[in-house]
Amino acid sequence: MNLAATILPTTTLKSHLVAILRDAIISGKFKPGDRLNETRLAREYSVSRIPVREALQQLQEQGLVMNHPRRGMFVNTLSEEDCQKINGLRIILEAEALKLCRARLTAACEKKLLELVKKMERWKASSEIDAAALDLEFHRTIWSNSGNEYLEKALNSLVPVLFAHQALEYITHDRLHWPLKHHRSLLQVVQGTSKQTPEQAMVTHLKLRYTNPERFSSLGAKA
Amino acid sequence: MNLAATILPTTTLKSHLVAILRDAIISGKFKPGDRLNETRLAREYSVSRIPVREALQQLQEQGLVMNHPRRGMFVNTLSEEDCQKINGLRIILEAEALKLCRARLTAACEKKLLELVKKMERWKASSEIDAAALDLEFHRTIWSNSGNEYLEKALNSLVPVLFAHQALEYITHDRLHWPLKHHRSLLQVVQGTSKQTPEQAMVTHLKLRYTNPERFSSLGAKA
DNA sequence: ACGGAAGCAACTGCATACGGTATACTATTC
DNA sequence: GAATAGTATACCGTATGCAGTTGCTTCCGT
Repeated sequence: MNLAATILPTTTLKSHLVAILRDAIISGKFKPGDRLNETRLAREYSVSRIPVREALQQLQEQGLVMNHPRRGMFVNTLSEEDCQKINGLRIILEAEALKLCRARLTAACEKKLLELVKKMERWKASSEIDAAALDLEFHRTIWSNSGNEYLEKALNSLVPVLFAHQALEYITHDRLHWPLKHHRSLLQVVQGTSKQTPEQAMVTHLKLRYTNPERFSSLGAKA
Repeated sequence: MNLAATILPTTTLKSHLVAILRDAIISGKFKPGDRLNETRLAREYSVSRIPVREALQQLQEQGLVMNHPRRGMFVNTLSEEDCQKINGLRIILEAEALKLCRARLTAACEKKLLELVKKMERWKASSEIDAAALDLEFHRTIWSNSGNEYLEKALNSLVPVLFAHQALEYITHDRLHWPLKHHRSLLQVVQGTSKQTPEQAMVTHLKLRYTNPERFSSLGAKA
């Protein structure tokens, strides 16, 4: 794949590599623990090591890869506790996003969310990877309609790594199916037609896949 | 300043440059809007452009500098609205940190916070820069004792830029003094002896310097 | 056969070099 | 005199090259 020939001259190779590598990790093409060899990636995309290197460093800031100094970059491996801690934060941040989105809901936003919900409810479990992408898109739509780009950024550097981790899990244990069909309740929160508080809705939502997602948040028992 | 000669061989030039440049920005040595010339910085620290470049990119991820593609890096300039949006997030994240810190408070942590509070209350407004550093250290202590490193990281990539912005403001209008003497109420929240909720305490705390800090959060009027 | 040390291969971190783009300046024309 | 086109310069983005470190393999000693 020759990248240099395809991109527009005004954009940088690095930014394209960030997008490409990011998707590769989230979709499970690179699995947690995998080593990301700079030279090999540079050859693969027909660029030099510098843009690859810088792209990997950007992904490191986003929590998708880890750097062992002078050893190399590895796709981040999350412990059970890491997932819990991320989810603890995710509850309060996504709850905030839900509230803000609800407060400034536009017709266009509601329409898009509804379409995504319907698409998910119709889903015939063919590819878990695409299911993850669809799921993430739904959540991202809410974040970006919160009107607070710093909140959006915080969630974007926190949550995707969870999807990367999970996509793999659902691929290896191919009996399981990605629980797509429970997003309507979040839509109802945004629409203001839900009886649950945004926090409750998020806890419920995360409980579909995690046990005690609120354990490391102030909603948990310890607080 | 020759950096290569001073650092340990096991650490990287980049990581040191991140720390150096970060402090320079927060302390106001580089002012918002300033251009950060890679070549000049490289000469100044007797290194090549690559580690300087990579350090700047890391600071970009942390929100301290902005990149204009093919133009260069500039110290981030925050609009009034940006400050508001950051503070909106900061309220809920720091409130969460306060709750978690309260739930797992150790004697060592309480001791350190108390010392910082006393130090701040004794402060004879000599240097606003050091005042900012002291203020930030107090907050960071709370974050790091929340027990959730992802929360800590989120706050660390969100809040310092506010201090950078403010330090300058207090230097230029040198009549004003950094409001250091109001941190005891936050300590009381951590100790569980406050009548305020953590959210209320944070709003009160931020109101010392900002008008309507809760405007862009779900605590504001719109939500 | 097993443990340890020395040598080797590979890869990252950093330095230098080059090409292209954006901005600034100058000259020319209206 | 002002505005625009052309030129020049400086700086970023990227390529290539080198050196130090890390981890592994192999060989020797026990």
